[in-house]
Amino acid sequence: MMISTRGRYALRVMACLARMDREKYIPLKEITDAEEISQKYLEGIMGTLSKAGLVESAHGKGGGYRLSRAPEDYRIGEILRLTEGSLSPVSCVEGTETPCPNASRCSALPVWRRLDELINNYLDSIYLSDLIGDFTGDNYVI
Amino acid sequence: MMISTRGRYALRVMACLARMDREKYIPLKEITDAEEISQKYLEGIMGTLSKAGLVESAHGKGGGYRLSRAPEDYRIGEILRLTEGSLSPVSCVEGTETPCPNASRCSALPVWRRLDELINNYLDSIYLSDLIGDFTGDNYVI
DNA sequence: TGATTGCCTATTGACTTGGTAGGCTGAAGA
DNA sequence: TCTTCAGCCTACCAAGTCAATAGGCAATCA
Repeated sequence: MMISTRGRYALRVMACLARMDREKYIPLKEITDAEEISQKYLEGIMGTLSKAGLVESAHGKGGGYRLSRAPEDYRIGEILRLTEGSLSPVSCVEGTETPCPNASRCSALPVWRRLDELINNYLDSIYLSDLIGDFTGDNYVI
Repeated sequence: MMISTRGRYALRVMACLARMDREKYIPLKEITDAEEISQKYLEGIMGTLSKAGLVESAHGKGGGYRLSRAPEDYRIGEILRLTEGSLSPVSCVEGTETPCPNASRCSALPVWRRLDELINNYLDSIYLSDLIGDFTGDNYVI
């Protein structure tokens, strides 16, 4: 498995924010109540989204989170790569990793690279707005 | 990450066997010496491959493993699914799992399903024989 | 009978995952 | 100014997975 609850929770929150008033800051409690996600756990994920600028946050009373762009402007690949760390199917093609010493004579490497491309291109072809079309309100889960 | 060393080791062994005399049984020790893989660890993986009929084994002196089909007849998706258990990118689309109670109102499910298809179709389009074309002898690693 | 080789079960240490706990900081409003 | 709300930060925890190891049994051949 490649995409854990971390990435899926991120997607849920982003979709949830996309369906709400995008001017207002939405407190996390409101989201976790509706989505039945652990608030404390989600706080960590929101930190990642916030630091990367995918959401804007406001401290204190009346604070919370809101999207920083329109839902059409988020590729879900971007959200997932950020929160999962990587979407690479094998460690060999993870950008962060020190390159495998056998890379030059590995006949499987092209296979992994192509698979990596396939996955990322596909997830980059889907936008946050694509996930909120058919569902509204609490009739919605990821 | 979706494909661990377990699946990659399996691929290496299969490719190794494909490059050797396919009539003879090759003892595991010979393979692990050449490929620098832990013999004991590989034994467990071979058990999986053997039980599923992907390789034939012979006990005792002069025993070992050999492919049960031609290298052109193994899809690498088959080898990886078997040894990894599943190639599903998310648990939601794992066949074994009890279906998610929210499946009917999950707008992301079609995305996961399509991604799952993409991955499996791609890996099923590549054959074991494709991995042994350009490399011979010890000039070969996966 | 002894050497070889596959097979089976259990155990280990490192790491990841999902979640919890507690406290600090910053902002709005009474 | 004080309280309350809400984000943020660090640490911790239990369960599970991964890669590997250990030891011994069973089958086969010379």
